[in-house]
Amino acid sequence: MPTTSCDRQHDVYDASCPCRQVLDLLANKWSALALGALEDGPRRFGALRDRLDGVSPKVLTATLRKLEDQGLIDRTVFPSVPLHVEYSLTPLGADACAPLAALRQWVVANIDRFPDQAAVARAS
Amino acid sequence: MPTTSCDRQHDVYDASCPCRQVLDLLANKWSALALGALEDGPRRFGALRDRLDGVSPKVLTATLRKLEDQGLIDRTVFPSVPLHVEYSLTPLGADACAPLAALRQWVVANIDRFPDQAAVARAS
DNA sequence: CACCGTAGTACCTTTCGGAAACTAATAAGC
DNA sequence: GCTTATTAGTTTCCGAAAGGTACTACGGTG
Repeated sequence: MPTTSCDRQHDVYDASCPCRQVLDLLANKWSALALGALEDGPRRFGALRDRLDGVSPKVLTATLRKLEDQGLIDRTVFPSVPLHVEYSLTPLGADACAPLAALRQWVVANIDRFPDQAAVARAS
Repeated sequence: MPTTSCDRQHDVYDASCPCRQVLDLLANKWSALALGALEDGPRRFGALRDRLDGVSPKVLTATLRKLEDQGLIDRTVFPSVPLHVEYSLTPLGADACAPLAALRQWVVANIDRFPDQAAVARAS
């Protein structure tokens, strides 16, 4: 467990600053996609699994748990039958969506400027 | 190797879209920090290692190679003595800095709204 | 020739991540 | 009453990737 005690002002470049942990959480493919998937309203586990094409249930669970622990999303259980669990953004999570959406949109808008991904993979 | 052939329009939510690989590269702690560290001019390997507090040389090398492969940074070797290697942003990399800087800055600006990191770690 | 600085690599351990199977709770159908 | 279906995961297994520490390569300097 790393120490998380940065005095002075906050700085993501300081390994011991809590900012670093938060950046590590948000600067992550699945976190960025999951938060984006919740932007227009709560969604259930299965809906998120479908939307986040390619994610395994194990990783999705882990991602959602981390986001919940950090106060970015809420997890609400409806004890109906069958069981029903809804994930939704907290105010903090909703605010975090802005920079993440910007990143996702930048990627889509600029994808044609990147080299062919198959060629990059071969070169390794 | 995943297939990287998404026809139709581009979408980061599609696992087979090249967007997904690019998002995976950019939505990464070390990539976000490394590109930010190059924002105000070229830097050498050692300078980056110092700036990216906590990064090991191996991980830094891997991160820089991936960014280079994707055309986000340039690697210039100066055959001076001792050897001198300079990393700098390409135009594409410079453009990518904007959303990444926004994300880093959002984290710093909102860090006080997050739960205490030590408490989160204990709860696991 | 030992030593320095720079930019990495080699080796090894640990963790992550993916696929598939399995669980729990309950209800509907036969 | 037994089987099947649904939802939301968990468990297990295993290969891939991340990560840390120590070492190497290179050429000059003292």
